[in-house]
Amino acid sequence: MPRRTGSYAAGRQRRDRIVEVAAARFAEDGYHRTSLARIAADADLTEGGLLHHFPSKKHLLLAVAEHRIATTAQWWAELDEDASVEAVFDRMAGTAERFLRQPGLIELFVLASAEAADPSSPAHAVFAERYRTAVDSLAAVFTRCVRRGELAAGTDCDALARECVAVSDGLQLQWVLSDGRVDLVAGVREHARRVLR
Amino acid sequence: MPRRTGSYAAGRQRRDRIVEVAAARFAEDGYHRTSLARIAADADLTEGGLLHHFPSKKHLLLAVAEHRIATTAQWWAELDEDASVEAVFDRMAGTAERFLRQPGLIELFVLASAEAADPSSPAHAVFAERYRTAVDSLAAVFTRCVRRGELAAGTDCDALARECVAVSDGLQLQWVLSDGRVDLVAGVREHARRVLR
DNA sequence: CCTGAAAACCGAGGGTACAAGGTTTTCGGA
DNA sequence: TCCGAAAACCTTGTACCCTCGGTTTTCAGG
Repeated sequence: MPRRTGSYAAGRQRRDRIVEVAAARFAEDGYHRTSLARIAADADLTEGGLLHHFPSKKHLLLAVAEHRIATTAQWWAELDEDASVEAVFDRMAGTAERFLRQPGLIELFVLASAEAADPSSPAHAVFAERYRTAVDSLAAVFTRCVRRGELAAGTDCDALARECVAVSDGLQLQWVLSDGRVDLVAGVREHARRVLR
Repeated sequence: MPRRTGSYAAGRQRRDRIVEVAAARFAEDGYHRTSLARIAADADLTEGGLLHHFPSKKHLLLAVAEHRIATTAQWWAELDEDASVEAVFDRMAGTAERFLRQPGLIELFVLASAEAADPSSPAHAVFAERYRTAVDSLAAVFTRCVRRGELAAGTDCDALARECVAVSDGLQLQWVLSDGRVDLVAGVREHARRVLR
């Protein structure tokens, strides 16, 4: 009988270690100024060995970004199915606050998103899927809010959901470009206030 | 007498040519899949010669991006000082439409913005300045609209301006990630409608 | 029309991301 | 326990970005 495919314990452990040190280095020195050799050294293996687990530097960036995506998704999953609009927008502002607690990751995420723009990038499919589900589930929440009369009847919930995501992403970009001077949380809150009028 | 500094006619001509062929190649094959050697060949000079005019590939990306920024800025400058809110938001939708006429440049611009996130990037200062002036001038337009009663009194015009820019950038990101499926213009229009209520 | 300083350009070399192939280690099944 | 297939890992080689000289060309001032 041929052995079924699957990774080994040592491999999984190593991969976690690599993502950990890569995230730290990326956030500290920046993506482009961090060499694979350095990350490999930090994780106690060769450049070639590193590339066995992550076929390219972009794959590694994607892995780090996915970590943040997963954490954020989990934080949103805690939200009640029938939460009020206020609660939803509160969570949006809360998400922004959480981002600000790891400032280095914001720049990293902006870069990862942009790299994902290239259709041939390994990140493209992942990000496309992530955005689709995020917008869809947020739209579903808004739809329930409309039914309960918390949002005006006739609201285009899909468009609103996309707009909220766009505001979050766009403000994060402005945040990094302004060296952190733009108030991310206030911007999100202001947008929520506008929607709720 | 020492000669005053300044570029030569041949140099300016060559630089324009380089930006031209680089923009075409970047939009066609993508930034990362385009080599400096290829661009140099297209512009009839060596890789080393190319790097004399643009010290790094990022500088070249920045130059291409600046070309779009300048074109957009000029298009906005045509707008009347005391244009109505409707006219302003029309111009926003129009800007999105213009972007869609050069789809390859959208992906390129998303990437350039992300690269500018790195404070040590040559693009950082340029983009920071550009965003600052764009937001400021848009906020000034909104302020006049408030005075004329076209926008509700007490509107935070700075925040609104930043939000509009964020929506535009965020939707462009979603556009590339969705392979052009997200309707950029409709999204901008929907946001405008929401603001005007 | 010279002159010379700066701009324009070239060529060699280094560092990094990555591809290809070979070697060692893991670990389920006999 | 031992076998062997797959995972884990390393070594070598390549393409590309970019640095650093040196060389050629431009073009204002005398």
